[in-house]
Amino acid sequence: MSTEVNPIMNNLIEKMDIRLTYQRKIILNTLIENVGKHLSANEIYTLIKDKENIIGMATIYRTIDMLLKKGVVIKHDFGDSAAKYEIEIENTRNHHHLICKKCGKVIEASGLIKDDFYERLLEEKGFQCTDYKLKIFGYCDKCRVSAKAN
Amino acid sequence: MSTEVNPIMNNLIEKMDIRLTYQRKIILNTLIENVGKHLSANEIYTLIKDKENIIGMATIYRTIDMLLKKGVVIKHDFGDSAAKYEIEIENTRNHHHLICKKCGKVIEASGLIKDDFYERLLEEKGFQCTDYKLKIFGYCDKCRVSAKAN
DNA sequence: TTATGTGCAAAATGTTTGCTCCCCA
DNA sequence: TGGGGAGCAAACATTTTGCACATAA
Repeated sequence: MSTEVNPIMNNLIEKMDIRLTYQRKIILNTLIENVGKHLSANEIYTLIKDKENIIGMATIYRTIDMLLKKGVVIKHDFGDSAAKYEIEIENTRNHHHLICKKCGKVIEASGLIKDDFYERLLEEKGFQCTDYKLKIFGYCDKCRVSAKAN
Repeated sequence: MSTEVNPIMNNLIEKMDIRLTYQRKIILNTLIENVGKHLSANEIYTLIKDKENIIGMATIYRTIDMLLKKGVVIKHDFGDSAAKYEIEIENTRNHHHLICKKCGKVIEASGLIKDDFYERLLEEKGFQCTDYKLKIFGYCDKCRVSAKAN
């Protein structure tokens, strides 16, 4: 049942030190069940509604906002209007995204950034990096053959 | 005067093969005068209005859309609601952005990606990269001292 | 001349906010 | 039981669209 407090969630909640409401449990569970996926606020809303639980859209935005500030959720902006959210457990962190300009598919990748880049940023720019996002645009395997930007 | 067709613009227009209207000239000129800056549609609108030329917001969006498809303009999504646009002359291409989570400042950087990454993507993933964006979040020099994510 | 571009206003979309009532701690 | 949280609807901001008119080629 969707409000069961599993170990992963327990862990998160402890870390965050927040008031645990029915709605937050459902939202967290939905995000956990979809680790690695990129969900829009509306997709989260629909997933929850499909389990016969209805919660307000505003609650979703407010909860996600809080989760973002707690660093539990990551926000993505791919080209398509609505922002996408993804829970960050262990190291879904700092992965990269290959975005196909033809079919829109998003593929994961990693290890493309120079290893010393945290240090270099701090030394050269005085910038303390906490997090980064690398989005790579181009054509996926399937689309490559027929592809030509319009 | 803002609709003068300078060499840079001439070059762009030839490349694009489009119908050259008064509005497109102004928009292109505004973008050229602001190379390296990140302008929202509304900022472009205001800049043009300030020169005593009024053109429709819809025209700005439609023109930018076209310029995006022609590869003349880049679109950025930093955290703040409105998308930002920037003309791409020579190599404003593939630079990186350091985004301060405290004051919102955007600093440019480059050279943080492994040199062979185009080749690796193609070999390992069958993905043909045409373009990429690296956004790095953290704290700038000034904000670093007092910074602590809230 | 005529296909294409423009302006305007209206609509669509995504997100935020005010306020009242509710419920976790 | 008190203060933070939820729901609802309205507000907001940004972007898109339909249609009549204007204009570059």
